[in-house]
Amino acid sequence: MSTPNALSTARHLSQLLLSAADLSRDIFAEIADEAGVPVQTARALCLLDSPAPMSQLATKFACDKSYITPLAAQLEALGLVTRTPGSDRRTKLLELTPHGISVQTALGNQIARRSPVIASLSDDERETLELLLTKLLRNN
Amino acid sequence: MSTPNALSTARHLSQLLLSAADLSRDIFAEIADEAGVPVQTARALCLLDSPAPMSQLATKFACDKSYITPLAAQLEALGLVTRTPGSDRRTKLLELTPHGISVQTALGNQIARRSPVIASLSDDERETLELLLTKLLRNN
DNA sequence: TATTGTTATACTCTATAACTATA
DNA sequence: TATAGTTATAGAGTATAACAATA
Repeated sequence: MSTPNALSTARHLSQLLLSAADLSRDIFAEIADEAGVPVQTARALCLLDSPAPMSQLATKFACDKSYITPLAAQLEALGLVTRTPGSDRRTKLLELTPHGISVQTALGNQIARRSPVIASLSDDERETLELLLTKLLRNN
Repeated sequence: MSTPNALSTARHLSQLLLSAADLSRDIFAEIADEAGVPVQTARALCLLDSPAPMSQLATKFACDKSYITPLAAQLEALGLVTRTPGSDRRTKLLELTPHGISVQTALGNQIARRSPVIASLSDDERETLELLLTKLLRNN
């Protein structure tokens, strides 16, 4: 591919990629908002594999442990999880409350229905997209 | 698509989308860094259609005009643009210096070579990806 | 000594509001 | 009155470093 053409292709396709990621994030934010849960807290709730120590959430979130502390506090303040010491008493176990379970389920249902990858593409198209994105990500 | 399956598909594919967008951003940041230009400043430099008033850059950047002021100051401080009053004296025209032109060109060349959409996909694959992302974005 | 979680602090990206100078 | 750019300030998301309790 010649350079000027490659540049405009790179721009256009990269922009589409960023827009699609933004749309995905926006829809999630909308769903979280409707559920009355701050976005990052909703994200944590969706990732939580109850019961689990906070460190596991940091791993899934791919963030520093210091970021989990306020998120867990928020989850607790909303009555979505309890924070109890584990058998290794350095850890704290996050465990969904009944309310937490129902909100987690409700979020899951909305995502399954409204996520743009679900709402706008057929099974075949999803499969093709997965292949292409995987390839894109493979070389680094 | 059944709900539990749709949920895990949505998660997986959304995650791939976010990762691909992140990779695209990371490569750009790497290229900007190698050029010795702060990322957002490099982004502005790439978008600048010299000479143009600052408001045009705000439009291309899709950001508020207040964000452009420090970006333009940075571009000027690095000797990449000059800021001169336009014929409408409320405006300031950003114009690339010779150094600005050469850095802009160098960035363009690197992007054309290393952007993941260029480096990892064939022409056909790019075309398919463009189709899928466009479809994904169309319904909102 | 290494690990879990906490706290304080700071950095990046970006917006809002109020302002100045033109138009 | 409306527009271009500036300034001050604030908020979201996240990290680093130092620390306490426990292993």
